[in-house]
Amino acid sequence: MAASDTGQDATEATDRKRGVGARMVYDILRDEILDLVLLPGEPVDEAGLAERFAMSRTPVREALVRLAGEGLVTMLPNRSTVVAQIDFPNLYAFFDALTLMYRVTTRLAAEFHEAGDLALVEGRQAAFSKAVLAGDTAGMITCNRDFHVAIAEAGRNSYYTQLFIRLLDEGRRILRMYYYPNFEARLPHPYIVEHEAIIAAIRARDVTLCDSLATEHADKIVRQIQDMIARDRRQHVPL
Amino acid sequence: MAASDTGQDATEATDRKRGVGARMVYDILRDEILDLVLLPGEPVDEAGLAERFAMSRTPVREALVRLAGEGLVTMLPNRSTVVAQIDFPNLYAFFDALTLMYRVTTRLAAEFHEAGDLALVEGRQAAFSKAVLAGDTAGMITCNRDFHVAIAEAGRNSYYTQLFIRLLDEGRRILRMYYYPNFEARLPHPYIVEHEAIIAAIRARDVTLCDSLATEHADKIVRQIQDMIARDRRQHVPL
DNA sequence: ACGAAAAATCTTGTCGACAAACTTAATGCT
DNA sequence: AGCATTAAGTTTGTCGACAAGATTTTTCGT
Repeated sequence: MAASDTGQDATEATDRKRGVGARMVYDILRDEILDLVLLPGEPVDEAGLAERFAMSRTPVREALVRLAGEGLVTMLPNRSTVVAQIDFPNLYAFFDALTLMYRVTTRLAAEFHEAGDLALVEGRQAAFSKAVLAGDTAGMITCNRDFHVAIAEAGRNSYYTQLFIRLLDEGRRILRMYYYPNFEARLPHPYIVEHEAIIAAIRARDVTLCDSLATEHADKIVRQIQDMIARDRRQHVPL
Repeated sequence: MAASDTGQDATEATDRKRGVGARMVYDILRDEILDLVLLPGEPVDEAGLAERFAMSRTPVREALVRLAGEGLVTMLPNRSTVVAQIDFPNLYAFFDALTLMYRVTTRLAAEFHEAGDLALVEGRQAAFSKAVLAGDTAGMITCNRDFHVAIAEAGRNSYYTQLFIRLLDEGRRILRMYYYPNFEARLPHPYIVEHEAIIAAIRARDVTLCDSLATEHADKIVRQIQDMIARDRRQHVPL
């Protein structure tokens, strides 16, 4: 009976707890946007989502407002809401900010990490390694994110952490767009080694080393993304 | 007849245009929070605001959700919404991020400013000078903010600009809290000189000079805030 | 048949109402 | 009287409905 519905993810138990609706829609939509299930520019219909999640438009709208606040959707006044475009013309700004946040958060982690922080970081690193060895591309992207977020949180500066999270998630969208078609099994392994080096430098509280390791790490990732984009452009625009 | 109402700012013309309600509440509440008209921890009642602005609770709620997304209010689930507290224990993180954004935005402005950008910056500087000479403390705070935001926009990195705006506005709250009681007419003038030096360095595209000037400027402001807090603490907590 | 005006349709923004969860006041028990 | 329990009163979260604005389709004139 419950298996009869046609793939919608509206909870079968229609009575949700109060105050969970908006958060649920927010989380799911966020994931779908970052995983490119919802493509940039795609319209997001409030009534459709309301029906899909079996709730009123009010909590759906609240979720959209929050997503708009984070720049993940664009609400056109009196017109539709659309998934935010990836700002390719300004990718340089993205790479610049991403690199700086890699550096700053790693430095601060070396300075301010406390007992227990490194255990969490190492847990994230273990998950990342597992995803790499399993060849799980999507898992690699999110585990890498979680690894660096754990480092940022050890640095205890929420301003940096929040911006970093936003940048890493935006990067998730970009990677999702290019990584699947050009998968190379050889690539990920260096990241594992670099992550281990970063952990060691943080533990040694070596700020200078953390800075240079993070800079290298960031530059490598930026170069990889740029290569993927360039390769993709060569494929699509032969000229 | 219109003058009879008791100081409420609900528009007398009750028919607003569609789609303006939420934005209006958002702007006004934001200003009131940053100007400490609404004090940190103060509860924000949806029904009360709805009555005050002569509209339904729906647009009010949308404004509150957006403010919560920026961290200006805290929505306690199923309980009241309160104005966000100033995170005094982590002021160090605030100063660190503020200083870095001063540096980074000024550097990027030197690198990437285009024709017309400096005119806007100089306009903001003129407004700042005027506020200083008039002894208008509140105007100084906002004009200083606008000056540095114009520089950040000339740097053309919206990630930095957005974080910087958030930090400058959070600083506005802190300054509002301490600046009025300890006003000193002597203090502001050095800022005008420093601003002029920064403009010149940006125009000369001297990145290194911009970095050092911005660092000095930021350190001075940070020290000023710390002094004000320390002085205030001495007054209030005599030990 | 082509283009412009008008009508129909769709989507959003706002509203008033209701019920759940929390807060406060009142009641009862030891 | 003091504390736990219950009842009343707020305040929020969600709902269905309606109207303004935009989009699409239809109609009409040349």
